[in-house]
Amino acid sequence: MLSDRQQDTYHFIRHYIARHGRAPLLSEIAEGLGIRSKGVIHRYVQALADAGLIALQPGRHRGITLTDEQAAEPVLPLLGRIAAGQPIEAIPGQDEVNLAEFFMGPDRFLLKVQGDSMVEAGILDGDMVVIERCEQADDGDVVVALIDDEEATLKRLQDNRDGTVTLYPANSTFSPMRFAAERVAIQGRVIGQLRSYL
Amino acid sequence: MLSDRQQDTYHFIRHYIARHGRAPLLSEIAEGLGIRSKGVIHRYVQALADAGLIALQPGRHRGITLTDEQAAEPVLPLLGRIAAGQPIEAIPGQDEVNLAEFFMGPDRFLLKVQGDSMVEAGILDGDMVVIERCEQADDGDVVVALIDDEEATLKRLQDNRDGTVTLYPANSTFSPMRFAAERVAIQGRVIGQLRSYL
DNA sequence: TTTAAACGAGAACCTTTGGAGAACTTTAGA
DNA sequence: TCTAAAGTTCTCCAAAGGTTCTCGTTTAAA
Repeated sequence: MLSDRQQDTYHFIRHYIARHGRAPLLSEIAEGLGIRSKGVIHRYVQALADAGLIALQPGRHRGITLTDEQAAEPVLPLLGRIAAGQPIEAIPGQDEVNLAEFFMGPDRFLLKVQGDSMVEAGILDGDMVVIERCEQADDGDVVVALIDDEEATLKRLQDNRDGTVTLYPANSTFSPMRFAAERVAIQGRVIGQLRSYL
Repeated sequence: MLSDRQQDTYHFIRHYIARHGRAPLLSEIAEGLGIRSKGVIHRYVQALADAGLIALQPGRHRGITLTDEQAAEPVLPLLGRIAAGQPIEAIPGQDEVNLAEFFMGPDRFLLKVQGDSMVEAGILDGDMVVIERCEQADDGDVVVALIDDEEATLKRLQDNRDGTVTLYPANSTFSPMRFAAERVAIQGRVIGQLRSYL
């Protein structure tokens, strides 16, 4: 059975790890609880370890680990397909999506999109796009292109096979732009996209 | 468990590789962390290799490679903002996105969208939307609504405050639909969205 | 009133962490 | 091939953090 301050300590540690991705220092716990003495904190932490709630790596800085730490797999259930006018229909053979498998991979990174040049392709201002680094891309791919080594832009690529490429925006108020191929350096292509509505 | 500076080193390496497509030099890491001694960096890099986070090709210049263990942590580097006509601009204070934090949460699930009724809101046929289960939603939220307990649909909600609600599609070829409030059961609201271009 | 448990302060001690820099070996590029 | 640049290994040091104490105060129950 934990005393009040032991519980406070435990909660503080859990919150800290959730927030920072690493364990707190004893002095940080002390500050968080409004205590001046790290020796006191050590006593509480030791009690938590004795109770089996945490594990300690003696001597180590930030050497606290949570024991009930279930490897939180980034998996969301996939309930099915939604189409206007029909009930939600299950998708046979697929009932969950692993976000890591969905998006992670070597040489990938995110960019936050600013502007409306790709709205008609469903890429809105503020969206994040997942880019996979590459120097080549196929016709029709959406790519990050560097023009004259100074301007970066997100456009749909078309190779005209005459030494020029055309970058198509997906917005009818903007015009496609045609460049000599050597002026355009492809930095990667869009392989995914995410948006938050919060 | 990594020490603070080991973590800094790891993040710097990941970020560098994402940005430059090749591993950094020890001296570049040193400069990035504000350290003068490359011997110190070597010690940190060795610790990361021992922890299995990176692999080293001894002696080689830029001989650091990331291990696939990164797939366990669904974190992608966020390089910055891309706006047509401007170089990629770093976003101060944010240099990576944790997909789990971004999307995971209690009572959330995915639906695969079929149809074009929300294209003008950037929700395309085939996209996945992250739904958070709830019975109430605010005006303007995109919700999963169940009509007469049989039809499911994804629409933007408006409460008319007269006992009826209107469900707005985001597609000018479709019409808004007005229902008695009791015919419409909200099942959840869209809080995120993902798309794969592969 | 006595007693024990919970709480807190702080000192002394030792280990870990973080950093500088020299000397060396290896790699890569002209 | 030759050399500058990069990686490796080492010693030394300082600062910060964890550990272990002693001591005092408060609170509640016996």
